[in-house]
Amino acid sequence: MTFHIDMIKNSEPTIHDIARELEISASTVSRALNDNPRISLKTKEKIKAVAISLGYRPNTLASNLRNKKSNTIGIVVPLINRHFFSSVISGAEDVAFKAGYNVVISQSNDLADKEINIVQSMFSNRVDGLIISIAMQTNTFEHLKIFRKKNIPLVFFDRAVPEIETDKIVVDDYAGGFRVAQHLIDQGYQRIAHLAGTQNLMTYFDRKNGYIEALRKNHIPYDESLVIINTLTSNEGVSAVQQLMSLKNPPDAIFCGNDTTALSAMIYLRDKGIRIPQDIGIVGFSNEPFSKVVSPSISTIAQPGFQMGQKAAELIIRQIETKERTFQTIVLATELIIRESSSRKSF
Amino acid sequence: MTFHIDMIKNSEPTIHDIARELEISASTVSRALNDNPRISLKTKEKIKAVAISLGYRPNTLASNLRNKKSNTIGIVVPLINRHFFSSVISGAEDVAFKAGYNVVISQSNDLADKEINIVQSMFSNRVDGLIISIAMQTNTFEHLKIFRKKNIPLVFFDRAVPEIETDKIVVDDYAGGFRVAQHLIDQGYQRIAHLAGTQNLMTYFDRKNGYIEALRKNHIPYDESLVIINTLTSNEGVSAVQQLMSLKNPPDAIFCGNDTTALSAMIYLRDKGIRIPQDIGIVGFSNEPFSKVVSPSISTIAQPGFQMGQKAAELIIRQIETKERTFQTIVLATELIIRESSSRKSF
DNA sequence: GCAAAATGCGCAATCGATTGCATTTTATTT
DNA sequence: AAATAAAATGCAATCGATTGCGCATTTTGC
Repeated sequence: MTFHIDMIKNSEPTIHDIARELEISASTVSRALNDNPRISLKTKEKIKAVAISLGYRPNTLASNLRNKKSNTIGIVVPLINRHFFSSVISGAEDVAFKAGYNVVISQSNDLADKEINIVQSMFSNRVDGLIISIAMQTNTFEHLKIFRKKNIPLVFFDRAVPEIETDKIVVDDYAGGFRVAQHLIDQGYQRIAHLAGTQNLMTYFDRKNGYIEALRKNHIPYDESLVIINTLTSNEGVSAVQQLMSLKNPPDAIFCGNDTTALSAMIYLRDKGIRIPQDIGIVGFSNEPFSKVVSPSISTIAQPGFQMGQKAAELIIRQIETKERTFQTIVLATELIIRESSSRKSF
Repeated sequence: MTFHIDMIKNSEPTIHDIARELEISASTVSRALNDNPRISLKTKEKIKAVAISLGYRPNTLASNLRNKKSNTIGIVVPLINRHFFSSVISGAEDVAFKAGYNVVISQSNDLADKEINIVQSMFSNRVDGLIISIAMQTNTFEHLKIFRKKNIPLVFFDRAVPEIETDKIVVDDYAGGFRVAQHLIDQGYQRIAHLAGTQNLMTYFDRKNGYIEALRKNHIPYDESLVIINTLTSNEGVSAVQQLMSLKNPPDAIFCGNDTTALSAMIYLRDKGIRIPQDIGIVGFSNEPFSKVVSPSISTIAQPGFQMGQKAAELIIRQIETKERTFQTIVLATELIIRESSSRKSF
């Protein structure tokens, strides 16, 4: 019984196999495949032909190990199936791919433990850089500081960590919050509640402060009982509204920290026979696709997710490909999109 | 001028550094860190302590190279920011992560070239398995057949390739299409149009055939001019409807191949003063989040995305961890969700 | 026509972790 | 205490690609 060579070793062909076939050295093969000028055109052509005929595909693991570079960018988001985040991913993936990088995506589910786990795993996989929007729950940052310590490129988007100095790309949440509140005031609403996210995240912190500032500017007293802080899930939107409506002096408008809670609040109120925007005005945040098409459509703040992702990828690639470390914080403008849920004056 | 050791080599600590510190061999360190029973408890503890003090993190590249295993599962979807696909990713990521696998996600943007590029890159990165829903445009499958040839685990979800034998997890699109059409007939619609996706994809092919079969069963003649095939983008939804409505005998209902086109069609018709569902009934497919909250809400077919992702991950892990190759095709049931856009009888 | 320069290629070490086999150390038995 | 068994650890090759250095061979210059 005889075996053909191909049957004995069923593993992938390597540069050594190509070298053996042509009776040359593996170094030459490696150089040829990388278009090194030290190899003659004739040899290169022969080598490439054999590579194709053997179905050779380079083992990037070996290459990465040797080069101490993985050509991979890690992206960590709280939740993949949030339109804003998946848009950011799309944008980043787009730029990274064109620049020759692979992208590894993971979601933290807004859990600190999972985030730490993911980030460490990406580190072990030697990603060339990490783009991250931190989880709501995260309140220690050692797993991220290590990237700075080891000088591994790191870029925050949307949810950044103030105490870590690196490139950041965020939206102007303060202005966003301000504009929402001002808009509601302009529409004649008087008691404006705010459903805020966890305050350890600058995004939610800033939105709230923008809101407070708008009240102040308009000489509306700030009432703490009108501000509820939670993690902004659909269910929490409902319970927050329940709490607000049971106040002796309930609000006539609610600035919700995101569109998800805006929607759940709206549905709850509608079921209670409360009219929107006539009885209560609602504004969300993030411009999720559904906010445009629900009835009534939800006023909200648009964040340029795709663009943010593109920019984040550009920044990380700059960090990767230059040694220079002059960090910048890019603040993207937001846009207030006025829709039905807060347009009382048209009634 | 003297340098401290730490300053000379600023690279990551390796098992050799740990070994040197303790004056033992790297083999022992490797075994200790992997809890090999051949190493005494005492030594293990010493080694682990040093590992921590040095901030050691294993280099998975090296490990993967040696083990010919990357502990990574690749996932390729047409578009990340489609709720259905991101749900599948979520589900798969969930299962994979718990089983100790990393997940690499990429999107093909429904382009064949990009898909080929991605898949080859994942192959070069030696993913342990590939979960994929193919791009609309893809019509050659060599880049996927190679996985089967080389016996690398491969699982299709939703959009599978009939000619490649491997695990597949799909929904019953035929039944889905049938049910939609039957429902529209039950609601008294007579001329039911169908906006179909590219027919090289079984999903869209089956949906159309289910629709045709329902017509046949109900003795409704099949009119080809009522079936429009395109790539189901928002814009194409509009132009398809324009085309349909300009027929001498326009339809009174449209079964749209996805929710995106259902929505754009609906908005177009509404702007033309056509009432839904009274004048025209609309049904979509996929149960995107917005379909529930738009007005009128869109009847659609729910596909269990998260569950599909979980199942896909289970299948790929089974392939990875067992040599056995008995493939199965899992067909998940779909659910017809009847909402306002097709509920003519309630008016 | 011959030294000098340029060209083409190979040797062997390297990246960091793993593992079969060998060797040393410790424990047990007689 | 010697002999044997058992336990603990080390040696060296391996995974596949890359690259500094060096050796031939060819080309160029005068």
